[in-house]
Amino acid sequence: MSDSRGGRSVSAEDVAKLAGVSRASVSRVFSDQGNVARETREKILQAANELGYQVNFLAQGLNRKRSQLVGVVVARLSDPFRSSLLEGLLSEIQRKGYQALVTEVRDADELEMTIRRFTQFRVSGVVVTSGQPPVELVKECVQHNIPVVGINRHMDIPDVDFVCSDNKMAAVLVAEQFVRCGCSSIAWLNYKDSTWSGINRGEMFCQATAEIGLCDESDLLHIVADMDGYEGGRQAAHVFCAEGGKVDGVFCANAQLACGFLDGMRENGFDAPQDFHIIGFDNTPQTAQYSYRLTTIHQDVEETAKRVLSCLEARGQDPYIDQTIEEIPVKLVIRNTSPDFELTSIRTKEHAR
Amino acid sequence: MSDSRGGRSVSAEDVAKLAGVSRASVSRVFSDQGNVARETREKILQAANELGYQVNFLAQGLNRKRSQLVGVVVARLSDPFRSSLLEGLLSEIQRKGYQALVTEVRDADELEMTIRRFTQFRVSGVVVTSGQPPVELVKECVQHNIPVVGINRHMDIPDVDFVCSDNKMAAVLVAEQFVRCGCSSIAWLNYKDSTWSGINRGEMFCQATAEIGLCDESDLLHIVADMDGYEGGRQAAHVFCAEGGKVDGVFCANAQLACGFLDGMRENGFDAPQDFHIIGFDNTPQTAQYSYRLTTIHQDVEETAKRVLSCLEARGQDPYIDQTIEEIPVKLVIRNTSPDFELTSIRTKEHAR
DNA sequence: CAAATCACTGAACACGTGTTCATTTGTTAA
DNA sequence: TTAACAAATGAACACGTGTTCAGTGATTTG
Repeated sequence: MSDSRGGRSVSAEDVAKLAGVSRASVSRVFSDQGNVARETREKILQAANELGYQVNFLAQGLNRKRSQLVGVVVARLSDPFRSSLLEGLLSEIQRKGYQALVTEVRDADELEMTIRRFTQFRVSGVVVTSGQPPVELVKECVQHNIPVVGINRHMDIPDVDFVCSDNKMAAVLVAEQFVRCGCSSIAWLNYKDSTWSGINRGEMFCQATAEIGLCDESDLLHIVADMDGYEGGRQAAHVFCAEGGKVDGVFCANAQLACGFLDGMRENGFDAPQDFHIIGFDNTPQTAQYSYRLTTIHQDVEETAKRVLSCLEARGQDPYIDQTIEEIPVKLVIRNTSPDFELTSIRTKEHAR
Repeated sequence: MSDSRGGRSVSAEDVAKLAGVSRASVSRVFSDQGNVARETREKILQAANELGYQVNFLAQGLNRKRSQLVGVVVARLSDPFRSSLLEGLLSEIQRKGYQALVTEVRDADELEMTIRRFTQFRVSGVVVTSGQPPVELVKECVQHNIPVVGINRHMDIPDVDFVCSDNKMAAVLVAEQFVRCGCSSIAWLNYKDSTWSGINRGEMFCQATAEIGLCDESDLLHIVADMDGYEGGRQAAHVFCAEGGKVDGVFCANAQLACGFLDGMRENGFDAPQDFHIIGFDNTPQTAQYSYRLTTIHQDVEETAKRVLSCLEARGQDPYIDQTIEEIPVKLVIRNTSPDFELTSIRTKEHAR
């Protein structure tokens, strides 16, 4: 406050001078490097407090060759699940004492540029929530000892860890629910050119329904919306009805498609759970609302974020450990569009034929 | 690729050596400082390309006393408007060549710590999308020549600029719409302990309805939900109906409250626009969906983001310019819950498709 | 032809920190 | 009392960049 140095920021040098010690000791105090007498430590802390000293993270990072930044690549935050995932990541990143460097990315080129910029900041790690990490960039990261973690996809990129919701578990939970409810003609709803996780969820569901004996692989109806989102789902429902399609149970690649499909069916006179069952992916706030009460698969974003950061730190310690692929368990949240089967008074048989 | 230096990153020194020039010239090329012969520039660029050289932003920032980072303070990303605002900010920040340092904040203490950390990274600016920037911290920022911009609030903190949607304009647009539709008993819906912008919107609406002669200040009914969000709005509707309340036109502090209130009213047998009109704030994707078709006030996030960054850069150039308070115009998006008054008797054209 | 201007380049310093290494001080063991 | 030792401290270097300042050679001006 009484500091009349013209806008210049105080450095460890200033603190050392005021406390009457060497700058090295100041550094030792603020980097917890130990071996400094309690008396001098207190002198330093008081001087620092008086001057309002704070460590310059740029200089610190330059010296340590690593900043306390974590790069996060996101896309399409308008999707409520994506933003809740980011929320969880931010929270965990801060809890661990890092700072999040967030970039939104639209195509592969932007992703490449982004990761490159991350390395220029000497980040402690890179989290890719969307899109496929380009292999060559990753090699560059590995060379710089920068761990890379991908979310909701997994693939064979050496030295890159992946954390992914357990899509097989989700598929089994849904298939079992459909069996309990007596559904017999099953459909999978996704949109054209879906994401990796969307496709994977469909494949898993196909497997699960076959394994459980719900329907043959060839029996599983694939409904493909022209686009993602609420409107995509709604239009898919209209097309489906116009073609005279019938289903018992529909599983959707994400929550917005599910809401849209449900509304589209309602416009055509069909509602859940009376006329069919529908289950979505991503337990977004909207699915819980009165007008939907959608049964959904819940992804545990907190746990996902935790695993991501533990992967990051593990590989930060030793860059050459084996690739880890974590599958995060999911939950089936039962609501109105596919209720507990005891309560079900479903008229599926009529519609099935 | 053939670079077998043990993980060490290439520096300008290496490039200089390979190109056969001094390190200063390399720096000149990469900082566009001019005055370097085309021939040597090309030699340097080629050498840099060969080695995969990239500027170390930490060293650069340390030297320039300013990083190309912009700190962004967010809160409650689960609110879809908040996340779309962040999306707009990210996009603009990247377009201008900066990088976003994003922190989520819950209370005033966290906000203080966050801004402090921002200064430690020597950010080029701080954007506060939620909460009130603490006055003393701001002084510290000013001392460091770090511009601070607040969004969707404005107040008398010297040297801090604010960018805010034009709440008065919104209020007038809504009041006029209610007049056109012949509404006479008007209500304002907000939740307890709302944000600054929520309160301000209510005050402006109170003024506007009085000025336009829609209703006296004392006539404007204030409905106060116990909590924010969909569920808050829905419960407010139930309470309202239980108490036998009647309204023509309801204006809501945000979109989620509006959706919840509408659904709550539907549960009680009232629907819009037959029984009453309802207009929300924040043109979130959900409000456009079939089951709502909510007439709302649209905030221009792109324009907001642009203004924020221009404020940032202006004050970055000259820290002592006058405080600017920008009001961003809003639009009234007319949908089904308060349709164009000529069509009111007919069942909306969106519906007819 | 001498002088002056110009474009270009390299050496050296500053930015603020972490860390190593030698030195000093205080303490314990022989 | 001396030797050995642990703890604490300061001087110096490295991190990688931007920038100033002086210097070189080439070109223009008088």
